[in-house]
Order: sequence, then structure tokens, then C-alpha cells
Amino acid sequence: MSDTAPTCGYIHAHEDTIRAVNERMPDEDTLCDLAELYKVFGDTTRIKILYALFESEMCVCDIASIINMTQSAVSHQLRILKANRLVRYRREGKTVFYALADDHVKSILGQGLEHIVE
Amino acid sequence: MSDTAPTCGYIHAHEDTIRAVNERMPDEDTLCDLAELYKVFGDTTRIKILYALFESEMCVCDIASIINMTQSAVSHQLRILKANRLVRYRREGKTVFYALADDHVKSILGQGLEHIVE
DNA sequence: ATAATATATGAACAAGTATTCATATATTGA
DNA sequence: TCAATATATGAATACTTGTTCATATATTAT
Repeated sequence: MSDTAPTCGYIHAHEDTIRAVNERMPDEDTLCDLAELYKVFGDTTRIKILYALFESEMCVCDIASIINMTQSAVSHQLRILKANRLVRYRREGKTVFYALADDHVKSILGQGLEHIVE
Repeated sequence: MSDTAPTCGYIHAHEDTIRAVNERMPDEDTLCDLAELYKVFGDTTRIKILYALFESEMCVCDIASIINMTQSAVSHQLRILKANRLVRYRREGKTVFYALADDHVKSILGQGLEHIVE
């Protein structure tokens, strides 16, 4: 974060463009939430977990086995996914089953894929 | 990355579920590219830059002024956006104008917003 | 109650990253 | 060619984050 905005000789953008940008720009809190959400998707382990859950709900141990990571690592990441409401869970005895929270996850990942294959 | 997969007493997922997951799971390279793409969106400064460019193409200095960051910081981030083909640029004399590379950016950010306002 | 097991979590460490500062490059005009 | 200006970039620093290891919690069965 800086507090000094640089000024080049003159502003190229018209005043109404600048006003339009300021109108469209979400407020700081929303921007932070947005960035936070994308950060969650910005990790291979978490993406793998989500892809695994595409197929069906799964317990922590199965997820760990499928994506070849330790139970601890998976559990830590599930906490983050949970906190961002990308997965939900239900307990059944000693086992905790995780599932995708909603279809947003699929469509977000799908759109990302679209961009990189282009 | 770990090399030891944990094993709980028994696997809950059926074999065909596991096979289905492995079929659906993109290969390691694609997963990395995906994560990489989302990492780019996972920063407030870069999101601000993209939102600014929603309105119109803009020179580095105008962007810096609008989002209140130094020219250097903006330039560094533009390099990352450029490398991930989220923005394109054209030079006009001393000035370099940046613009959104395509409409993917808008739809990706839109979908993110949808999730967090829900 | 005790043992066994599935999951969660705190602390530590390593790796990655965003900003700043100083400076380099590129372009224009005099 | 030289000065001015817009942008780019390398190095340093502070901060964030993912994994590991050890351990805690929760649940079940004996």
C-alpha cells in the first residue's frame, strides 16, 4: 500500500472515464473478499481436492489417498475451503465426509480451464 | 508435496469412484496452470487494475493514479497480468496503453463476485 | 474406562510474493 | 546530442502461506 500516487505530465483518461471507473470499482472490502476467494483456488492441492469432490462426497482419508497428500495437509486445506464456503461436511461416526458446497465451484473452475486452453 | 499417502482402515470410496476421479482430474501441468491463473486474480492490486480496464484502455500512469499505487508497483503487476495474457498493450510514443485481453476476465471476475455476495 | 482410529490443529520452517527504492530503457522534442 | 518523460526492472525487505511434525479432540467398540 502506498500513499503517494504518481502523476505523469497529464492525465490521458477523460474525467468521465475516471468517474465511471470509480463507480464500477467495488469497495475495498469486496475487493479483498474477491482476492481472498481467488487465492483459495490458487493452490494445486486445493484444486485437486475440489476436483475429487466433483465425483462424490468423500472422507478426509480418501481425499488424501486419491491426491497423494498427508491427512494433515488435506485437513488444513479443507479448513480453508470450508471457511470460504466452497465445501460442506457431515460427520458419520469417526468419519467426516466432505462435499462441494454448491455448483459455483464447478463453474468457476470450468471458466478458468477455458482461459488456459484457449 | 508428500510421497506417503495415508491409509485409514478401509477406503470408503468405491473403486469406480476413484477411477472416475482419476479420469476427470486434469493432469499435473494443467492443474498448475489453473492454480497459477487464480493466483493472478488473488491480489487486490491486480483486481483493481483489471476493474479499471473494464472501462477503457489506459496508460500505466493513469492506472496508478486511479488505484492510488506507485507507477513501479503497477508496472510490476502489469507484467504478471501480461504474462498470463489477461491484458494486452500497445505503445504510442512514450506512453503504453493497456487493455483487457479478452472477455474471459470479465466473466471470471463476475463469477467470483456472484459467489461472495451469495 | 481404555484402546483404537479419523480428523483437527498449533508451531516451526521453507518457499513464494508484493512493494519500495534506485536505476535502466525507450521515446520525443529541442 | 541532450534533457525530459513514461515505463520497466533488479535487488532488498517484509509479509504471507503450504507442508510437516507432534499432538489434541472426537467417536466407537471392547
